[in-house]
Amino acid sequence: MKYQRLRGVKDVFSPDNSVWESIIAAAVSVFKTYNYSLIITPTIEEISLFSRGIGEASDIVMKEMYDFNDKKGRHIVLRPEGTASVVRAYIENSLPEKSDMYYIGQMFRYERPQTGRYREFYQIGVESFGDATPYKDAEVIILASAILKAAGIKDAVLNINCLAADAGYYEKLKNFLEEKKSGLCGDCKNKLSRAPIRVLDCKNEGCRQAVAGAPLITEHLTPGAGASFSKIKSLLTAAGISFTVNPAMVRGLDYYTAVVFEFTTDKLGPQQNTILAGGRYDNLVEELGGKKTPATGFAMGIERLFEVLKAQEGTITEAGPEAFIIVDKEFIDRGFELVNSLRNSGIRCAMGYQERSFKSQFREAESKKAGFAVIIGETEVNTGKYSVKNMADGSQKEIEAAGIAAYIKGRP
RNA sequence: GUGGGUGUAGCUCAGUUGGUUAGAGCGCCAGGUUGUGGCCCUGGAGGCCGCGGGUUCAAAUCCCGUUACUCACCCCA
Repeated sequence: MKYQRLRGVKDVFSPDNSVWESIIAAAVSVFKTYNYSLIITPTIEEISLFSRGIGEASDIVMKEMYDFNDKKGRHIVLRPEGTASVVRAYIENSLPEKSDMYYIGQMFRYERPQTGRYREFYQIGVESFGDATPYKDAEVIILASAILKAAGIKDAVLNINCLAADAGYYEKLKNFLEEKKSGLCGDCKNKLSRAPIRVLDCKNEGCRQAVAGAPLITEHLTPGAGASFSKIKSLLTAAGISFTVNPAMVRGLDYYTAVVFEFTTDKLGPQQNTILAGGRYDNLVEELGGKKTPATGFAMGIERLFEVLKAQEGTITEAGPEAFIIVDKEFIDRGFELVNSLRNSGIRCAMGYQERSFKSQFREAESKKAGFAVIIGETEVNTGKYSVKNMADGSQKEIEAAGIAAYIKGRP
């Protein structure tokens, strides 16, 4: 008990690892069919990339970054999210103006850990550059939905909103809220200047009443954004994707400029229910030093998908090897030879190399959930045929070494 | 960052008003006439009772601190 994990981080191993593998495999397979390509960026970046990109005033930048000075005194941060890094890489490497990319990797935020919330967590994300059409927004949302489906997530709910309000909207909203200020909770009074839309989303009963009748952003979109938002909605509907427009939804990252969306679930408790979120950010590339480029994307949290899948499916069991080799202590070399040849034939198999009793080896085969046990003892060596035992029904058959792989494959 | 709950064996947990060598179930290992798993039986290994301090003749038990986990707030994936 000497060393312990650091706060808010985790180890992932059997049987949970198989769920992680399947989530990643599902996502990668969907990315291939949508023709998005992998981009790998560093885990560390200059701190200003995020303070500029995400917004100086955001919680992530103000209090949640893992930052440190390196040996040369550079101010470094462990990335709290993926988008700014990908944008940096897009600009720095002069990638094709139109680029569709995905990434998988860990992010770091110094927060109080909670269900579905870690200090180091994994995101799968996509960023699409160079396409300002509503078709691309719809494509990205459909892609997100396809991954959730492929990963086996049921009952995810899609909320969308558009943040491209006309010039007067925020002023109008602030004025409205100022008048109701006395009825708002403390938190909302603070939010008023920084993120007035958030006040619309407060769960506090007093705030809800005070906020009734407030001007809605969806009724104050710029003409272009309004048309685009309508088109996105009709494209989603045509694609068979159901959604709810939620005019109170805001994201915590300041770079979103138009459509934003969130997939949520009721499987993670009341608060950490967002499993995937994203939106359009048409100014970020320029803000980070590139030329003005439209872009849209999203990120999903692997831990949260994992929790949802676990809640849906209950106990997780990892598949065992197809074969487990059991040997008399005289014949460990023969067992080693067999396990290698079965592996060369594509059979998933294992054996223990210690000198142990048959009973003990059978127990191991049992606990590893092996499909078959292949026994190599004196009798087998004398006859030239090994015993292959079906662990499920107990039946046993003698087969020459060369035929074992085919026999096992023939009976899955 | 704020507030609540909890830390005893690998896991899930007991542990009486403070009182001798701290327990159970599961798991693990080994046996049950030396070639066969699951069920059953027997035995075994494995705990500075989260850490530090205090009260006491005596602390897993009471008090303080600290740390980790956990739930909620905030925020987010």
